[in-house]
Amino acid sequence: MPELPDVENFKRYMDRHARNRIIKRAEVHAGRVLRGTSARAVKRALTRHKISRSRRHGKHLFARLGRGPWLAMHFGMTGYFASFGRNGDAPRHEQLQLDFSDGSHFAYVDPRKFGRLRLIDRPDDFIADQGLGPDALSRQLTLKTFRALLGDRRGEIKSALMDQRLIAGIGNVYSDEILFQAGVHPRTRVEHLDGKAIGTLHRTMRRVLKMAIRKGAGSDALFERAPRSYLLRHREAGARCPRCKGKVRTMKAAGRTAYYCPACQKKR
DNA sequence: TTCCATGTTCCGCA
DNA sequence: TTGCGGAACATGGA
Repeated sequence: MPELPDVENFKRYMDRHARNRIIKRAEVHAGRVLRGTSARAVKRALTRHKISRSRRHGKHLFARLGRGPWLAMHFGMTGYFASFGRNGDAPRHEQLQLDFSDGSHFAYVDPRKFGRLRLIDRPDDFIADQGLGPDALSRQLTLKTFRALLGDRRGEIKSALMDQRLIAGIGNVYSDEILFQAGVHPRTRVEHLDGKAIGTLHRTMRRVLKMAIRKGAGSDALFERAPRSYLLRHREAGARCPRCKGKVRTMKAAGRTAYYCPACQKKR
């Protein structure tokens, strides 16, 4: 689930439930999601500190701990946050839990453990080290930059949109949605896209991601609240295309299952 | 029981 | 060098 819109809403959730509150105690359950740091170091960095700032880049979320290091979080395929009160039970598959003095708790949960937690000095350095491209919703990703990025790229457009080194934040679901809304076939070669199509893709990318944030990406609410005209409400075998009522098809692209409408999305 | 899944990374091949 | 398919990772749900 966690692509850019989901992570943006996780950020807002964290800001609301955990930011600016002193962490009385921190528990690290599974070391498997830790990278380049120990459970002890994470506990020490969190305990008696508070999350002072937060920032998102693509699918990564960063939480600054007081004036110290940042906790860099990635949610893999199944990660999310959960906040619960004094009498609440910790969710299954909780990997990290923060306890606050009012008895409330905040947890990073990830059943499949593909998520990652690490301590870093500066998000900008981390982003550079990981080779991440500009955030898909950032100001820097102007049409001009978008065109330049795609300009020296070959291969299928769906792969390009999902390549975090090119643009950070888009995964399988939203690449499908963007291509559907833009009327572009997922197998279209990037080098075959004309200027007009690239402009449409850029505009559509921003619109789709913003809509998803607004409609509650990251929670089950999105499925009901997203417009019916969106493909993400019709991601199932044999579904009807919301635009032409033809059949939605699937195929393998970039190693994943792509949903698309062969009638509305023409290859060029 | 078997297959599939919203992500990333690594390996081998072209 | 770049692109691409497949496998691996861990777990739950259909």
